[in-house]
Amino acid sequence: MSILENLNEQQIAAVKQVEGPVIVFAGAGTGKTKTLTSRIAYMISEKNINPKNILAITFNKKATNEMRERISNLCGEEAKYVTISTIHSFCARILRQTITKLGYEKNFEIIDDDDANKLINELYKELDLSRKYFSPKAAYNIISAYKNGIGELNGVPKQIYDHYQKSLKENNQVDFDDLLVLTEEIFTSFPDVLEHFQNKYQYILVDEFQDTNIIQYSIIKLLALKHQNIFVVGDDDQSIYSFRGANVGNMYQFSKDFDAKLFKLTQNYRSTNAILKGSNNLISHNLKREKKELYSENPGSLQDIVIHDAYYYEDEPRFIVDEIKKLVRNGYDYKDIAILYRTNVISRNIELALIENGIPYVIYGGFAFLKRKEIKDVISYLKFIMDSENIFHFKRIINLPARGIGDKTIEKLLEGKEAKGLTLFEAIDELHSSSASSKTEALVNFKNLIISLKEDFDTMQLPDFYEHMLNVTGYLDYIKEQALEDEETHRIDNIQEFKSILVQLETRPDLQDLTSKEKLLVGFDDVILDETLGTKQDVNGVVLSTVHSVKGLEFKVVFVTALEEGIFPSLKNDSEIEEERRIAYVAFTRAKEKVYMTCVSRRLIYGRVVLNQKSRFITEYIASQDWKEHLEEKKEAADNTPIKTGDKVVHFNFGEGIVVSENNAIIQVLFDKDHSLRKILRNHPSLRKK
DNA sequence: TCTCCATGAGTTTTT
DNA sequence: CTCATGGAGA
Repeated sequence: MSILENLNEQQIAAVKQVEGPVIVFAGAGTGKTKTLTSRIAYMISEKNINPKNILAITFNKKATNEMRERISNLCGEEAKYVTISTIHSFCARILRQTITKLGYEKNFEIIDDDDANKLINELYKELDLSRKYFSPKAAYNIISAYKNGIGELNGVPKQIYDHYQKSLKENNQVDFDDLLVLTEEIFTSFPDVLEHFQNKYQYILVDEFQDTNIIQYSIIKLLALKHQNIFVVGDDDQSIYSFRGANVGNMYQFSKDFDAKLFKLTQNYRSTNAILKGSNNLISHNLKREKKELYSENPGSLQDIVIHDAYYYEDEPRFIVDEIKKLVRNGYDYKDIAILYRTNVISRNIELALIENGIPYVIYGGFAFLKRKEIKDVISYLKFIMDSENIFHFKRIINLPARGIGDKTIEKLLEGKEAKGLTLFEAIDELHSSSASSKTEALVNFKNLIISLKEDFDTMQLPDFYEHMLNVTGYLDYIKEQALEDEETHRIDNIQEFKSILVQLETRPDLQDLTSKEKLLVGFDDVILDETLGTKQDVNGVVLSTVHSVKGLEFKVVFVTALEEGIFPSLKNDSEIEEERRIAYVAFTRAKEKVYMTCVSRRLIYGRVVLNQKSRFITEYIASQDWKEHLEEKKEAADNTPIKTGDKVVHFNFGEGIVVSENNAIIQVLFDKDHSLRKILRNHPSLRKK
């Protein structure tokens, strides 16, 4: 029974409950994913359940990859027959088989939210709508929320929605939200289809259940209805995605919808008790939660919780850099350390300080590979070559590189095409013969270029064709030129990186018998729904990240920065403060050994220095008495040391201020009252530490 | 059609 | 401060 060997009693109980509905409330670091993967392995190895009947839903692609690896470590080969997927990928797969029932074509295209926004922008122009009350982006957000089961559609968003859906359907496109909406529609409108999938996926497991939204839960519920073998794991204290519809309520609703057995995992294997105690203190301020106190067998020490409450914004990065240097001297790797923040703007000063001090770092999250302009461009080229009636991609690439064809020319071309019912290429010829100009000439040249590329596409292997295409379209030269101007050579790297995706597609064993076109169509589904692509792994650097992006990860040392009212928590009403507190909870519980909290009372943000109060989360974290004593002790000890940069001081004449630099006996002090910067002797009698 | 300035807005993010 | 957007003018 090696599968159960390394599990505790709570975990084993959850693993063994294979039949029927089960919900597990699993606190941070309690082995949630371990329990889930062990359970799948147990089902296959011990209960002889066919892996093809098992469906595991994960939060994102990264979790998918990790889960598959962990299951195959436990039970080998069989792991690859388990369906492990994000809900979106899963729905995409269902729709590839069934979407014709809803009047879309089988080879529908999935568009991302940039493309969706672009389309809505065009609709605004077409409908001559004002952007004042609803910007196109705001309208898209409302539409997206609506599709995910939140809010109503009225007025402008409703009007846009109708046109938007019509346009998508006409172009045989679906957006990310449609993947869910249409799948639910299939399941509710076609009971026989639903039953087919219910029988296929008799055992369903959902990870990170606290971050599912209404429609996702609805789809999962429909699937599980017949066999009732549904296992969901989550932590209501770690629900941090409500801004995009995640509904913690699903966790409470689940027990009502299903007659579920409830398990709790509370033994934490990640952090020391010192860290957990503060985290428990903090999260206990949330009223809406399932109560659970995490504990650990590793006591840890209060010395491993450090609060750095500084006066001036420059002090925060300086402190962090100093501490990192100390940590590394004491044997920590850079990659053991994470610097977390509530919003991305906070990272800038810290990043600069790291660069200045030669500390290697990796920024998490950031801009997804596939959202990068150059990647979207080459995808559009490929898609347009495969389908030259696709106006959407035509518009994207026609003037990249500049061919002197602008909006007006395209408008005229498309008008002619519509009026006479021509294909795009026929319309180009028609326009050229009726009113020849340099622009129509360029259009004809472009048409001929694409026609010849279509022939090459059928005869060449994907990676070779890709190179060829980049050359003859002039796109590579265009990017190289841009890279030279803006010193953004990574664009060239990205384009090369995309080639490796094509190499993978070309060599994937399950796709060997397909044509290039079929390979690409399969590939695009995988690729477009996978944000992990193009990210470099295994760099030994300090991790810089928002709290959201480190969900599920752990680090030996964690710096939680900018813990200031207005930033973390960002200004919120009472109900939203609970989510902010959960975000803080997630941040603190990432740490295994050491937690640093930093805040400053004068922060530079958007080029302006603002006054910030210390975050309530610090106060809540250190709520217990021994804590406060520990911190006061530290303060006294610090006061006897000589005045140095970053210290708060009080001057007899000038009042309070902060030391911003030092040079032997002379220090420079920035004074609070009149914002003056003065040079003063370090041991001048009228100066003392605050 | 492109380029240059003024203006304004400014969480969190995956699919 | 920094980025995106829109309008004016070349």
